[in-house]
Amino acid sequence: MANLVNTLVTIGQAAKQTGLSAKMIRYYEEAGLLLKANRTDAGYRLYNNQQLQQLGFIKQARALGFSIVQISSLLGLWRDPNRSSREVKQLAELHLDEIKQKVAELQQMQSLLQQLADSCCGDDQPQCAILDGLQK
Amino acid sequence: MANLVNTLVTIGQAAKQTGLSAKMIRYYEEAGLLLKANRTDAGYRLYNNQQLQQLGFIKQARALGFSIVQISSLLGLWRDPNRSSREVKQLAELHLDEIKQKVAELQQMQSLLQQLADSCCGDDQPQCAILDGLQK
DNA sequence: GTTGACCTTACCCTAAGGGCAAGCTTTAGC
DNA sequence: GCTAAAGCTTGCCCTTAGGGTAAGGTCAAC
Repeated sequence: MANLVNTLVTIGQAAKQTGLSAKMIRYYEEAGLLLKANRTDAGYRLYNNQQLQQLGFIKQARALGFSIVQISSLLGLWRDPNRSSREVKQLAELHLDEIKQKVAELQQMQSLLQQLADSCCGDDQPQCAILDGLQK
Repeated sequence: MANLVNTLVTIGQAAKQTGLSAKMIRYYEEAGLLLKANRTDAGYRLYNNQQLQQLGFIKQARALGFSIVQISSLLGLWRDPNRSSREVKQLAELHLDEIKQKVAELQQMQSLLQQLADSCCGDDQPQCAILDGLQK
């Protein structure tokens, strides 16, 4: 028999199960990614399986570098049965371009800095090609 | 004849000459990278050639991705006649490692996201490999 | 003398949470 | 039943490197 009971867990359990922190989960709620969680009489947040799944989705999307705003859009499409995969792919490719640009910027920095470092003796003398390079 | 006059410029001129913004220059002063600038009687900041050179140094270092704290150390070494280029090179290589790690992280993201995007049809159908991939 | 450009400080805003404090609730042990 | 520990709540301040704006003082040109 499948487990038909929709188990409810507190935020600490949800954090453990998703690998997020409780703080992140509250933050995502406040940021509007999740609907307001149901509460116990004492005010404790409770999460069901579906909500845990959404948290997992958010975690994966964050791991791919999507911003909270972008994830909000992704979740909207995720929940929308009338979505087209074209819309999703567009979002993904926009983000992909952002990533590629950041990589290019960092590689440019890396290249310049490596050049400077390579031309610095790294000895006891004060003369330093890195400082000279920064001074130009 | 060399120009022996130590020309003084206001923050707007300094910004124009260095390519920084006035806001950045004030921020660097407040962050302790620069000594407090001299002021006119009216309270306007004044910069001499040496200070403009320091601002240029900061700009170059920022362009290479050094943080304000790191630049503070670099400036300390720059001003220290007893420095060893070894110290400078150490700082540079630490930063280089940070950059390399960020590049690696971004490339990992890029690779995963590219895979997902490639496997998404991007058509009118709701079925979407990207969303499926995020759901796991 | 007045207008426009320039300068000042001060305050709020960004992204994505981390850390801490004060206080309530639940659970476990005795 | 009592108590201590662990878990939960909200609220506040902190992070980076400045951007934006407001209210007000200053300087130069006309």
